[in-house]
Amino acid sequence: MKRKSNLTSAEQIEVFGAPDEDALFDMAELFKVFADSTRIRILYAMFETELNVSQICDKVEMTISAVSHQLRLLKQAKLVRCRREGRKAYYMLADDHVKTIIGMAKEHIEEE
Amino acid sequence: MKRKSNLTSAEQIEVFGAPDEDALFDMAELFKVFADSTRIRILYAMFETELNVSQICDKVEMTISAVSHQLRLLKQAKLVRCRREGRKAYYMLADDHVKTIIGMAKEHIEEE
DNA sequence: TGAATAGTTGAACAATTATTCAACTATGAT
DNA sequence: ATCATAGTTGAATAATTGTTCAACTATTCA
Repeated sequence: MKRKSNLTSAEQIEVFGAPDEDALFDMAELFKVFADSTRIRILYAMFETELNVSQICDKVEMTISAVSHQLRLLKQAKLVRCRREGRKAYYMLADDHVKTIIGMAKEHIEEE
Repeated sequence: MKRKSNLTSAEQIEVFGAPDEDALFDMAELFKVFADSTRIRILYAMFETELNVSQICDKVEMTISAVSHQLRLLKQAKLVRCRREGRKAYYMLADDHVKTIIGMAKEHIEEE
């Protein structure tokens, strides 16, 4: 895996507003999360309302295990949050960034 | 490579505004282009002004070949355009989507 | 024409990643 | 305690991808 830079903060000089290596790395990591159509489908499934894992599986037609693996990535990226209720785990979008970022992409691909 | 769906357009029924498989695939493809910190660096290099390939190489400290490969991907995704002048090829951002999409990501990672 | 500069392209290799499978934890009901 | 439900996790495999290298095209200059 490409690593974050190990420069000291003094060496991470910002020129012309270009982000430092760590920020570039984090941005790329965030985009990687969106860079898979099954994950985007999982996110869309939660657009209207929170869902538990089984409900998500039904919506996106994937195994529980596969969905659970992907939800972990989405949670790590802080794109979804999780609420436990008995044995069920309800997932929901963490904030509006998801919708905005996906919206931007949709706009770009729709322009011819 | 995961393929676009081969359903007929009649079968691609949109429910609840969720995009069809082809649109999801295209969005994921677009995000893949952003999902690499060297490509984001290349895009940032062009934020202020167009640059030829050698100038980009100097800015991002990569070989001509590596940069050229990445520029092809960026061009395919319609994120950059290319203008030839003699033996030099000047690359520039295709439109404002690049800045907007990167801006969204920057916002998300900066929020703790 | 030949040499130099600027960039592109295909093949190969290493690294990353998505899904499957099996084993596991946690909660609730009997 | 036992069983079923709900979900998580680690290992393994197959597929994808970023960089390098070498060979190539295209343009300019002498």
